[in-house]
Amino acid sequence: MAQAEQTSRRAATEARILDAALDVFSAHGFRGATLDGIARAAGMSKPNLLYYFATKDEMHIALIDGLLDTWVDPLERIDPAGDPIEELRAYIRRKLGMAREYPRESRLFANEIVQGAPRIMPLLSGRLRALVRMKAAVIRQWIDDGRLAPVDPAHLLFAIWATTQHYADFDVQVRAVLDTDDPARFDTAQATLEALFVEGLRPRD
Amino acid sequence: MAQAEQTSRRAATEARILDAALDVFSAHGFRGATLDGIARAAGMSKPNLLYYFATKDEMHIALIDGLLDTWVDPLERIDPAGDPIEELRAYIRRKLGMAREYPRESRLFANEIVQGAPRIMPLLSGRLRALVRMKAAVIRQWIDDGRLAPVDPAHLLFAIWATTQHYADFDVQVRAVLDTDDPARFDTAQATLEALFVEGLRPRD
DNA sequence: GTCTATAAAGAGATAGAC
DNA sequence: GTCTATCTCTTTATAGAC
Repeated sequence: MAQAEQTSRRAATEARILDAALDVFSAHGFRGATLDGIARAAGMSKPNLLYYFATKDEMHIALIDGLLDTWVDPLERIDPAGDPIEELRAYIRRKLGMAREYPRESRLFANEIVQGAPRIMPLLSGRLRALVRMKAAVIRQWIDDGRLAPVDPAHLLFAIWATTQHYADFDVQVRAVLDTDDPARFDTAQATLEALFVEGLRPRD
Repeated sequence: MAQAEQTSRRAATEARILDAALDVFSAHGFRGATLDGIARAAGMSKPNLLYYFATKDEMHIALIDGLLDTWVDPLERIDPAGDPIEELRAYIRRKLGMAREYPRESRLFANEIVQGAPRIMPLLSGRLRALVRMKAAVIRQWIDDGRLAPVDPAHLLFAIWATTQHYADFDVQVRAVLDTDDPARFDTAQATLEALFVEGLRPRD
């Protein structure tokens, strides 16, 4: 009993810290984040924080590692056996859903990448690159079969990433520009993006 | 003579500092940037830097202010009297050209906005918002005239911003994912985006 | 496991010589 | 205008009591 309870207690505290760390890292970037800020958000002292994660780097790594699977999941779920247009429409929906439900996670990655991805470059040129190659082959096959307009598969994926993540990463700009702090902005975004991509990808002739 | 020469000498030094500051701010964000780093990049001592710009904030403000006009210019040039599809195609080209020619400037703004735009919020909810409203009205008129597929004008602009700026802001990811460090990636991007948007925006029925 | 106190390094800004 | 030296505050991390 003692062993399991201690383990789960530790896991709970670690989860509380990582949630606080996500708040702070996503809002200020790695360097802009401070242990003071994370400690405050987690409701504990700074040395206690460092009892669980020895360094600021270690905390950031734990956070990224814990999010990887969730982050690439929408792309992995594109089904080669499905209808091309519907598969891509569903992918856009999933990605926009991620931007809506997990904006902090999106901004965490955005901060990293904009600043040259010093801590996640291995992920980008490893797992992500391999996954893109795989899905690009699927899309290329769809095009060859005449079921999709001819576009560059990788750049199509970039366009979907950019347009959907925009609503998380640049949320403050979206809200500043729109008339009101439009609570329906994600629904309008979804309708707009689906229309653009679906019509843009429909096979010609 | 003395007066003018001193003025131009000062202007040249200021320009050299701002170029170094753009390097460092765009690569690390405001908080991640250090005066040491900027001084090194500018080839001068830290106190000398502060002789020209009294504070780090002042340097950042001078940089942003100097870039504003350039930054909104592509949107301003959308012509209500032009052909809708061609105007938007040209806008995409101009924006992608900016991402290609001025990636540091794009990342400077991206860093700001991802982190909540603490220093440029007035710009977003002022000048940018007003400009978007104006151009959104133009696009809405085009749609009402049946010259463009019905999409939300503001979100269409977001989609163009997102897809084009992606090639500057997430350049490290684009290069990591593509097969080679593809020097033609901007050309492929342009072809892909033009195809997507032009087909996606062609009036239906 | 959690805290207070503190060491050690980093970074913005100033003093003052040249 | 430019520099070296330095002040001061912030921030990462450690020491050691409870």
